[in-house]
Amino acid sequence: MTVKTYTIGELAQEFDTTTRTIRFYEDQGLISPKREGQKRIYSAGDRITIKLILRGKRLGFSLAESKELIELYSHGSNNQDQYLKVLEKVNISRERLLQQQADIDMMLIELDEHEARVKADMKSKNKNKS
Amino acid sequence: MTVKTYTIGELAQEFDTTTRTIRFYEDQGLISPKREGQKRIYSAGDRITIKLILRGKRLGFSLAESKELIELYSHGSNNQDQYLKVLEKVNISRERLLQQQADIDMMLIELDEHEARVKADMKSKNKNKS
DNA sequence: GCCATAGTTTACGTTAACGTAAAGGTAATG
DNA sequence: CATTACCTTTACGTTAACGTAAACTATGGC
Repeated sequence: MTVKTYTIGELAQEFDTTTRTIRFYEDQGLISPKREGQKRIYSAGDRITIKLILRGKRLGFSLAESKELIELYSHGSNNQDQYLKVLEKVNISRERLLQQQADIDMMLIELDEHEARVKADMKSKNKNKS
Repeated sequence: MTVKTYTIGELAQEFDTTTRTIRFYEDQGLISPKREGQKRIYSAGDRITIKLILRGKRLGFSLAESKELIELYSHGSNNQDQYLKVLEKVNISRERLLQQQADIDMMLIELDEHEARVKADMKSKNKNKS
């Protein structure tokens, strides 16, 4: 069975982005699609990489940061030294994400509070209309 | 009792940012500190606003987005029309945050998985050293 | 009186992450 | 066979969010 591949247009549509953006990620060394003549052919792996990049983007990760993470996942650590560095990077990423979780939790609470305030306000105004 | 105030340097230190950044936020209309002669004097409210901006920044919010949220909180809705818009904005923000929560959850799982993989790898290598 | 420290304004510089336009190749379709 | 739909490369443009430098003011300590 031949492996599933994608054109740049398909991926741009699927992820609601532009072909320019996808080519830019290639420029920055994040993906390296095969070629079929001139045309870029994206593998399932390329597709996943793009997905990771865009997810990182939603969390405010720069391309450089996403690249680091992706490379972290693809390169197994060879020696003890590399191994420790990998674990350290994992921990740094984790702490950042935990901080973001805390930030989100607070923002969600504040949104709820504000919504309740505004709704209560509206009710008391409607009373005075009688 | 006189109300607690802050200098720009104090706030920059507290939030681990620069005075340039704080002045920039003023430029963009996010804060409007009082003046004492030439010097900017920040109130407790100004300080909170800066805190909100920086929290938003950690989550990838642009200054314009943080500004919208902050204004959302400070302007109570006057009429029915405004009221509905406020609720809509609250919902949009909430959904974004929920998406980010989901993204973070997945990334944390992947980090754990990778860490486990790398650790297992290291163990099997150490076995072969005997 | 001088120096260090912290504040001020003005203004040009920088980086990331694409947008946009121009000019062209290729393949299916009416 | 001409049009339409995608693809390509090249290259200049744009925006956000500050950085950095220069030149000046105010203040407390020695």
